[in-house]
Amino acid sequence: MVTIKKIAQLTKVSAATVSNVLNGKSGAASEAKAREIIDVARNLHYMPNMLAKSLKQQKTNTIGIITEDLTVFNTPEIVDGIDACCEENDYGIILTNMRLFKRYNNDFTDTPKHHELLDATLRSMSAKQVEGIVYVGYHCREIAYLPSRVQVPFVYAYCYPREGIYPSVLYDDEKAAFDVTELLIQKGHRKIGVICGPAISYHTQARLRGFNRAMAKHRIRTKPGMVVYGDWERQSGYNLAGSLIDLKVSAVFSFNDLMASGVYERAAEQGLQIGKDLSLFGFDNRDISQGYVPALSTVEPPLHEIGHKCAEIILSQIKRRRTTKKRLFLPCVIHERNSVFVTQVKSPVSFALSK
Amino acid sequence: MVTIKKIAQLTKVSAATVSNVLNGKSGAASEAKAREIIDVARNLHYMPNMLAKSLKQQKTNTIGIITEDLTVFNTPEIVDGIDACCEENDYGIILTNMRLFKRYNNDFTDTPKHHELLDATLRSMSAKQVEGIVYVGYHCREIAYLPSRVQVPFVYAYCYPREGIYPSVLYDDEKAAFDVTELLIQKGHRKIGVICGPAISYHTQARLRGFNRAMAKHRIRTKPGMVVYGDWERQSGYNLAGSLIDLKVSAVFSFNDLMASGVYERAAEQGLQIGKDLSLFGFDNRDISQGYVPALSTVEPPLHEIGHKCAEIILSQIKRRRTTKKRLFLPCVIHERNSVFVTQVKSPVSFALSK
DNA sequence: CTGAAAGCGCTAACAG
DNA sequence: CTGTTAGCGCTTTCAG
Repeated sequence: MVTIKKIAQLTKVSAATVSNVLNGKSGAASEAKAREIIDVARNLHYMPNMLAKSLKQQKTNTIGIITEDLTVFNTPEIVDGIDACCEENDYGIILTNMRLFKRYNNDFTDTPKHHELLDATLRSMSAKQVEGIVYVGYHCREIAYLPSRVQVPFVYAYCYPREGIYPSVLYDDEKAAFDVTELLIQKGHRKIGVICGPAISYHTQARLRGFNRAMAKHRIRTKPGMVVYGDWERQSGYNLAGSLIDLKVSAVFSFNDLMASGVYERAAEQGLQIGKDLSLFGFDNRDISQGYVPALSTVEPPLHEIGHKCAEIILSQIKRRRTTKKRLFLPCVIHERNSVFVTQVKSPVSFALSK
Repeated sequence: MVTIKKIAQLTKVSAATVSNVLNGKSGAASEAKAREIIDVARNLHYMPNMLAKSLKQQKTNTIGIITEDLTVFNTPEIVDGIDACCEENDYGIILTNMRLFKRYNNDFTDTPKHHELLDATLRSMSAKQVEGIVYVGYHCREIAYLPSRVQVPFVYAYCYPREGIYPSVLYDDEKAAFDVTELLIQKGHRKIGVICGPAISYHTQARLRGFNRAMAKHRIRTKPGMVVYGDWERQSGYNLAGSLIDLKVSAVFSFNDLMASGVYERAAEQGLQIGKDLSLFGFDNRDISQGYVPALSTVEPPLHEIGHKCAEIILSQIKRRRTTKKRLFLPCVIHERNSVFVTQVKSPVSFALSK
């Protein structure tokens, strides 16, 4: 390994001078000496040792990312956003993937084991002197346990702690659902079925609020049975679509794309064409969504932006510009595709009212 | 920040003794002193500074991961595999995502820009004293440029350099295609259409070899036009399916799931039911594949295993157990689902021969 | 303009 | 059993 010292020997100057020259301190050496030093360094492929530099400067230019599970579909894009922002600011990343899914078979909700794992990860990251930490959830929910004593900026992506502790960046489920619902209403739909996730889910609750708000705004009543609860899986979409179809809904808003895929199947079986006899909206913008026939309309969560924003928050806290503890809600993008059609407005009066 | 020194002061011993005790060196201090030191350390939440430790020991227990693009579907699972192996061996990870897709709009093939980017990344990782590097490609191909002077173990995941330079871990495209083809043959299919990716693609070539080998083994001839070339995108699957259907194939082997989704659409339009009138096989096991109706049969590449294996190779090279430069091919998993049906064997003789 | 000295936090060798 | 010393590679006064 070629060090600053060796270069100092070869150029017959002190290590300090080499350091100064290599760091571009003007006037650290005579023009000629500086040139010589730089040349020798280049020829020997000198490479500063960041460990030493960081140790001395008490600054690592590194932040930590803790992912609950990197293999869950939304996580990589969030990490990508964090990474992008870090790169822009000349920061590096240390990654730890807790692999919660694989480890606990998705059967974990704030278990002690999880807490322990998190604490160990946090300790290890502190030891590596990260200047901040982003915690990336695999689905949006309140995280009950708090990291014990982190002394660096900490921010949650795609999940959140109880109010006022640490900042978090989420997306606006409610507004997205409101907008989708209103879009369906504007297309003439009145009998809109909703396939939610589990009732306890944050996503379910927020989206349902948005749905109800839109329906209320347009003075449309939902009949009993038109809002049903699945488990996010395809099969439940298939099962629940049956009852909605029986109720003669003209549109279905499925709270994720996976369950929407079940609706396609059920509709086909019952002789209904999506995009012609039945409008369908999903959520997530999974890569499945464009492949269906007809293409599934859906909502794209701003994952990259969430990551980017988290990194921005961390970096600005590091620079002590200011510190926030707020929850931030980023807007989703709605993709209208061929699974949605315009239907006759049954009651022009109510439609007029809604305008 | 509480350091070893502070603890030494408080317990009235030397820093060395604290270090020894905290590192479990037996007999470093009297029972009582040791206990006291440990207690004080715990109470003050002492946390060793890994920078200092690594600097001293000339060992970071860290490897670097360079991803071409973390948001491409196969990459996270590979990273997950690397991470898993590292965790087992008490190693940490520094991640750099080159974001090739977003940066160059997928219009890059070993451009100088890419090379520069890689070199910068490599330098930065060396500076951080990583002990090894895994380079994760976003699709399998030969990487033309080589990292200039890496002095740590280096291994390619899901792509490879020219023979004999660095080791790489891939999956066995050829065998997978062979197995799929043979499976279709065993189901009675004789007229099998193939939708390849671009002809220059490594995947296309390897899978085609497997297909041809299986067909040859069973003495089945492919008619002209039954092997066609798409561009991996859905639309090309749709387009090409038309000509294959015209040729009255009873099965289609699409070299990825995305193009297979186009086949679903085309088949439906032409009144053919997948899994009943037309067998269909994809490749990749994308999450789309289970959602189609009927579910798409497909090939699952061993992504997690690729990552894990890469890390194993790196770590064993670090421990100097041995060094390899070979390409390693891991087996895929074939998922047979309802998109495949048994058809009448037109010529029992040739089938008997094939047994 | 240049360099000596000190020290970041930790460990390892060796002396008492 | 315990402490002293030296030093990992780098930066940063500060004195010449």
